Amino acid sequence: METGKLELPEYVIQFYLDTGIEKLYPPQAEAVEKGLLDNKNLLAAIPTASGKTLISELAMLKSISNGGKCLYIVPLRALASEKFERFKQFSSIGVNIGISTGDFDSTDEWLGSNDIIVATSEKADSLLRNETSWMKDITTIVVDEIHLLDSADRGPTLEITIAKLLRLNPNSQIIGLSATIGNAEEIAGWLDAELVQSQWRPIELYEGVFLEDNINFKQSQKPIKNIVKDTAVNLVLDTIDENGQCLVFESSRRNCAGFAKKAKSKVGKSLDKGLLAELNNIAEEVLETSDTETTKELASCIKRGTAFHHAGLNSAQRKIVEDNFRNNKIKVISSTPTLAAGLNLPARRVIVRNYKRYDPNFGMQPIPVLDYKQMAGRAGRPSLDPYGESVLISHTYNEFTDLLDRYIDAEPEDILSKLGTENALRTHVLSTIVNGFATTRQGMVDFMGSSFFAYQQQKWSLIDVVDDCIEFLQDNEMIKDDGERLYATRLGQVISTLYIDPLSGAIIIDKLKKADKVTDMTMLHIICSTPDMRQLYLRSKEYEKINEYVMTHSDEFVEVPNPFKSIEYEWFLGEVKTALLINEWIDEKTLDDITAEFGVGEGDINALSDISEWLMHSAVNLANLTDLDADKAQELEKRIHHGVNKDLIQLVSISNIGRVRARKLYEAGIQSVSDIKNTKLHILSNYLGRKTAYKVLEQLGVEPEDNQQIDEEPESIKSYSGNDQGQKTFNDF
DNA sequence: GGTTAGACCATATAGACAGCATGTC
DNA sequence: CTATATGGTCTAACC
Repeated sequence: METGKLELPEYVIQFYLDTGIEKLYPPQAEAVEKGLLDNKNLLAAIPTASGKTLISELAMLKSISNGGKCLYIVPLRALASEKFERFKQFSSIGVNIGISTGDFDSTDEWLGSNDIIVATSEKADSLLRNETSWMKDITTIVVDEIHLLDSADRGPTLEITIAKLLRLNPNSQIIGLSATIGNAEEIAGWLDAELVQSQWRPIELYEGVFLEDNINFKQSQKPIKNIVKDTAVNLVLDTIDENGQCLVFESSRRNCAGFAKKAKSKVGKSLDKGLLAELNNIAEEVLETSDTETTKELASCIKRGTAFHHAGLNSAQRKIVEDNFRNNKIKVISSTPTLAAGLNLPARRVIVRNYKRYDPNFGMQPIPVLDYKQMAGRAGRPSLDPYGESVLISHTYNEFTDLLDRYIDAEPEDILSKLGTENALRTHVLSTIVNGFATTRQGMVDFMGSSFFAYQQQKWSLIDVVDDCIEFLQDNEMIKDDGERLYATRLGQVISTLYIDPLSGAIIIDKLKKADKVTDMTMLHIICSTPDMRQLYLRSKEYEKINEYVMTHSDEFVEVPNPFKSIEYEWFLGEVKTALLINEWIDEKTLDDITAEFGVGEGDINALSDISEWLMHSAVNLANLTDLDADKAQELEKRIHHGVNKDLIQLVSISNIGRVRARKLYEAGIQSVSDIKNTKLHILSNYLGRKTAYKVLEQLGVEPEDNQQIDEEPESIKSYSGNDQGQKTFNDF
């Protein structure tokens, strides 16, 4: 099917012709034939890189040409940025794009002036909870990676958000984009959508299993030189020999770093001097991102052309690794599943070095077929590689045949809704009442009846769970029943818009009421004991230390469970460990020290401080609402945001002054905003550097009364503009 | 005497969304 | 209630 013949406005057609798209890929053509441009709902369950984004683009641009507005829902912030960048190219044909994620936002209402809004599923849910007016003007909804309905964590939010959007915009077109899955018909049925299902890829993918010096593909064998003991290293060297790059998937962070280190010397030897020199520069760049042990390891790997990638890295490091893999300088990335989903980072060869993953309940378990296919699908860069290869590694003949059966010849699993538990449903039952999607128990049952869960499984099994949720919300005075209808209390409304689990809200209020002496640790532990907090794993060695802390600080905890109830107590110690980490963060311990002491990465510290700040903010609101003392929480919210002690709160409120600079100034006796105003530029420069000092004084409205000339014109302070892309980077040094 | 391969044992286990109001070294 | 790859430490065999 030719682009020129599509039923689209001339300027849209011209846009695609100009970017070299003259013909549609077969799945795209099928989508058009099935009514993509006639406002028909559609589910495309097709492989990675087979042109899913374009399918959604055609529908969105068609819709916009008729005066419509589109919402594009993604599962990851990184993916939101990626799509936002892509869609921004439509500005040349007069289409405006907005992005909305938790860390990157403009005001909700302003967002509505755009034609396409890219948002994460939670953010879309949050926009609905805030009753953002333009949400009812949506004409096309795109749900990317809709197979995430299967996720116990986030699937329920996705299906409720879809259900609400469809309720609000009954005539809108919905387009689901999915990986290939077992029950695509079923999801299409739920969405009342036409189904496009295909295995077609623009670049051939060969899936093989390695055994005894050969990759065994369906049709052929490929011998691999046996150079070192680790077969994955041999596979990597072979790929580099053929001028390709490798993505190696591992099951743990330690293994990621381990493999990159193992492979680096041989890989380095096969690279030419020019490249090695460039890699040296990249390694230097990495060393500037921080000075943790992990950073040094990463830099030493990159020097030799390998790298590792996982969520323990900070975002600057991740970006360096991703960018330099894309530009073909780094030859190998060994990664956890971070890189399997979403992000566009293909490689000639994918090696699944580890197909088992640890589950605390079931021991080592083989990963789902769907996960494997997602990894394998990363192989082959369209128009750059002649083909893509994925390789599983087996050690025995039995394992070999098992892997063929289990993965190569297997169909991906069915997607199963996880909405049917109280934990999943609680928050959505509340928000549904708050926003008036349901005002009675029966209305709630009806609304939940439009979920994927109800479509797929027994509708009645949801009723009990809904009742449990309603009971919980009533007991905690988040909703009330006046005999005729259910309505939300002020508390319920606040909890819904804060976007915390009602259980978290209940825990915070309950513990705040019970606490008589509220210290930093009391507050920190309260938020760490909510289900919205991500707990740290307690290592065996740490048991004693944390236990000791609890014993000596027992009066700072609202309740300490009985140490003889070991499971409950160990869980409690995990909460305390998490609280201790945050405590060190706000005690200005260096990132280096915290990573070493707690065995976490910088990425984890960032994530934890982020969540804590959000929950502490929620605690402030909840305390105010229930006439409890919010001062401590208020102070801690600020401290967590900047990672500082109390005495620095004032200094750190100034732009360009963070925890490190503020401490330097404070030690030098410059301890408040007025102190800074009274400090001469050349003195301030000793602590902040000349450029920053200038910016700071300028910001405070002080004319730098210094006769020395500034070397260069100071940059104007960057301000956020709606089309600016950025990530929150307060720790990306 | 120094080196190295194999045996044994302890150990740790993926990722990431949300509020609010604008960012660090 | 469920497992296993990894890496450090030790030992024995080797040059």
